[in-house]
Amino acid sequence: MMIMDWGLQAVVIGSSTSCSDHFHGGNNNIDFSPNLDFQESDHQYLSFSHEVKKEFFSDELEELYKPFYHVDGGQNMLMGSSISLIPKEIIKEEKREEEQQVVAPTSTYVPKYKKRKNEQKRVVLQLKADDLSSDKWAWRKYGQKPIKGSPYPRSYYRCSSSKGCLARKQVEQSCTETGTFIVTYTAEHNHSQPTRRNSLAGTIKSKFPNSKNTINSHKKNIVKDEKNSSPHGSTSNNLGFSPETLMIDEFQEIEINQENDHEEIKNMFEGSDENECVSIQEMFDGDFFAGLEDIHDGFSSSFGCNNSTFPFSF
DNA sequence: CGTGTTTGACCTGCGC
DNA sequence: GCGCAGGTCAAACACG
Repeated sequence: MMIMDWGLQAVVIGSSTSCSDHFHGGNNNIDFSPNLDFQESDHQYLSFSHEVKKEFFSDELEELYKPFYHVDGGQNMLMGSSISLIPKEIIKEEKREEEQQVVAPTSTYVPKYKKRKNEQKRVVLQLKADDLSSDKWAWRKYGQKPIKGSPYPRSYYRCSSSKGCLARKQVEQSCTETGTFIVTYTAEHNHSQPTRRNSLAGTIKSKFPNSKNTINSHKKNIVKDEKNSSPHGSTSNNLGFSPETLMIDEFQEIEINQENDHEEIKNMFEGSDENECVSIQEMFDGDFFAGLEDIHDGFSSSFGCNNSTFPFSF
């Protein structure tokens, strides 16, 4: 993605309807009801009538985002919702990565370690913690690393649905926007989307502060992070618990690295199996989130809360 | 037993 | 060449 020489970069994020409040300060005068249809993406584009366009969007950026735009009755949206800003430091980092982004060489050689991330096709999304939702892919966490310059660690996930699947996901909390997470998808799934998630054995419960193991392990993280993070840094909460491990997958930002990234996004939502395809509209009509109720119920029952608020603080 | 997280060690790419 | 930072591995352990 072309990075403009702005002080700020516009990021369009999509989420549930509550996100509209972030942008409009509660004045919901824009219809954010998701109505994205990739089938028509080539013919639809965003035409911001809003002031934001003037300030943060250039024609080039708009052009790049075209595949994800949808115009609904004169209202504009990208993946369905609000707009947030990323400060200069992050822009600089991303710019450096993007400048180095190259087309992966085709070779039959399979290295033990994957190519550096900036050599891979990536899709970066931004999500908010208070928008509880998820994609239907099953992810297994395989690593967590403190990131220099960020008080929050980055979690690494791989697809657990298929052993040979190279799909990866990185989740890190935004150091500039509390409650916002940066999710980076790398590689593609080589299988159809699972009809349901795998067993939750050893997952949700152990992550929460009530778990003895969690407390002990995160005490280690606190010490570790204090050593590795910048001086101004702090852990994600008072237990060093990183909420991104909850695997909240609300697609809120898209960074276009290659021309066919919209296809990848499409696949993420629809799965590679045509029989399991679901339109974005269908997802938000209700069926898509039906499978998430179990997760939500788990949270509610474990912490005695009936709303979607997580039992952690930011 | 299968699936998941945690976490220290290890590997690799990149900047100097 | 060296050191750093990011990404991955794999053993240990937890949970259903």
